[in-house]
Amino acid sequence: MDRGPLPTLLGYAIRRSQIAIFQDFMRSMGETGIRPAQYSILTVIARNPGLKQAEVSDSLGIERARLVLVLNELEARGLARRVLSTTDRRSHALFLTPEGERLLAELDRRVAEHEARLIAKLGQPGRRQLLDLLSRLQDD
Amino acid sequence: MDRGPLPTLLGYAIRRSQIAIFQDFMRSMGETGIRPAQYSILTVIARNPGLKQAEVSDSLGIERARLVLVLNELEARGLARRVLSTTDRRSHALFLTPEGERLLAELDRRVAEHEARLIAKLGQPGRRQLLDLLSRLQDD
DNA sequence: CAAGATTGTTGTCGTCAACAACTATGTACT
DNA sequence: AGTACATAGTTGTTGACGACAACAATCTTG
Repeated sequence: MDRGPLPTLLGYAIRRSQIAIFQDFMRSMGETGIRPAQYSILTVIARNPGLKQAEVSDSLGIERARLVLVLNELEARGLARRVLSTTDRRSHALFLTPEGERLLAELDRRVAEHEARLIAKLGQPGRRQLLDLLSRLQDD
Repeated sequence: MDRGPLPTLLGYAIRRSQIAIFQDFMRSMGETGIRPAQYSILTVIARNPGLKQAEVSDSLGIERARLVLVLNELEARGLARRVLSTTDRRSHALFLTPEGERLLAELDRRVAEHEARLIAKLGQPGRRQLLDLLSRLQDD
């Protein structure tokens, strides 16, 4: 089967790798049902408590409008909460609940296993190289 | 802003790179409005005329059900056509129309420019290395 | 011929990016 | 003070996509 130039196109290779990684990620998260975007949001809130939604959006490259929905879910699951900011009444300060903190610790363990599986396919040097190359492709 | 482990997670880095590449791809395709999946389908049909839909699905990792819709579009735009197979009356043999061939030639030029922009960020050796590393992550 | 597999199709569900529009609030300027 | 503009969050829409289930028509195999 002749795929022509496809296998040497970076976009094509990245898309296929991304799908494979996503599937392994979801398997790793198992019954938690946490998706990549949710995990990244929990992480950044945990490390920067009190963040505004717009700051999370910027930081992770997630649309403000999209973030609203994900935060609704996280709040409904009792993992994060929005607190009205006293200094700027337009904005919400974001925090994890104790349960959010506990779950995130568990997620970190699962993500570490997931990452270890990927590193096993690349080797440590390969992994570092891959991260470096990918960073050059991003918008910055 | 502390992103914790996110910047060193391969899935996270790949996702962000993929978004950046996708946007450049779409800009490159301009008024043709051809998306990556459509381009890959046109390519594989052009190189393997008479292919069945299931073969295209397998080859590109696109769901059979998804391919039906994309092919409907490509047929509606007069770029590809389904011909009833005489040997297996369940299946369709796929071909590009002359206009599909013509457009694909144009698309190939645009994709080459797109790819050149990416290579400029990586260098030729970096590009080869990246393709090699990515291939190790795929399901095979 | 009967049982099972394959092909294309339809439909549903959930995730996601991109945009537009809107309210409430804050900021800057005159 | 008042006007204009910017920002934060929200709602809603659109379109692309992956995953899955079900189905009819058709092949294949025993």
